[in-house]
Amino acid sequence: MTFGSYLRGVRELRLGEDRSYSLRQVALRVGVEPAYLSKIERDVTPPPSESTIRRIAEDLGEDPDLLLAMAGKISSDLREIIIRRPRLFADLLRQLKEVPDRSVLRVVREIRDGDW
Amino acid sequence: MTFGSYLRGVRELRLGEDRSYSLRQVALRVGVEPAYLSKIERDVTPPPSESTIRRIAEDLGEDPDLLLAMAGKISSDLREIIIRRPRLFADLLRQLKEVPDRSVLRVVREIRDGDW
DNA sequence: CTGAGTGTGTAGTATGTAGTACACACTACC
DNA sequence: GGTAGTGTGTACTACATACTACACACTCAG
Repeated sequence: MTFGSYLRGVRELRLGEDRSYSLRQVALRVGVEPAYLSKIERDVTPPPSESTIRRIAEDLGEDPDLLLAMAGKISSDLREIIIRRPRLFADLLRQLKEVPDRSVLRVVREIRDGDW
Repeated sequence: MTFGSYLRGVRELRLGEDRSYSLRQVALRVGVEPAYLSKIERDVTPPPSESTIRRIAEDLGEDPDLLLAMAGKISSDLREIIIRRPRLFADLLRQLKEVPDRSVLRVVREIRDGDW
């Protein structure tokens, strides 16, 4: 599933229940040219910038991190977190690379609830 | 401390003990034009690409992740790790944003030693 | 049958990225 | 006092990113 086709799918789903999710109207709200959004949805053009992706995500009620990931991008706030302590988070992420979701989630919960 | 000035500092340190760490010779080994490396070290030009940064790091015996971070970049392997499970790692990183190093390190150790 | 709304094709632009190529001035050796 | 090696200024290039602008063809409601 590419970025564009996923976007198109979601938008058409919304369009099924709400006429205001036409390509043109979404483009208008998001603040890009309809032709551009059209090309994005058909994967004719590479995904747009982070800020445009965020505006699209908001309009369609989608998760920005997920959409950014599909676009091969990483949220700039995450980038900053890593860049501030690169050795620490580089090790952490490489360590967690193959660790199953449930185990990572346990870590997340422990940190949230625990006495760190 | 900027990327360029840090680089210059490290190289001049090496140069103190080893004549082969002149700008020109490093540039030659790394595979870029001396004029380009000069501009990089004086922060006249933005930091080079990830692969060039890696080659510089290797030549100077520096940590690539650190140098990449100074350049405002994230190692592509880390990017991939996040992009494969964006929701999971986005949550984790934001959760760990303010957590002190020692606590994060404890997590790293637990994962490495533990029964995940 | 028209006109409002739909998606799309083509062309063009501005800015950023990632460098090369060559010439210049300086220093230090022998 | 040439020449080997040093760092740097200027100019230029190729490609990617992130779009705009406009025209076109189609559909469907009144």
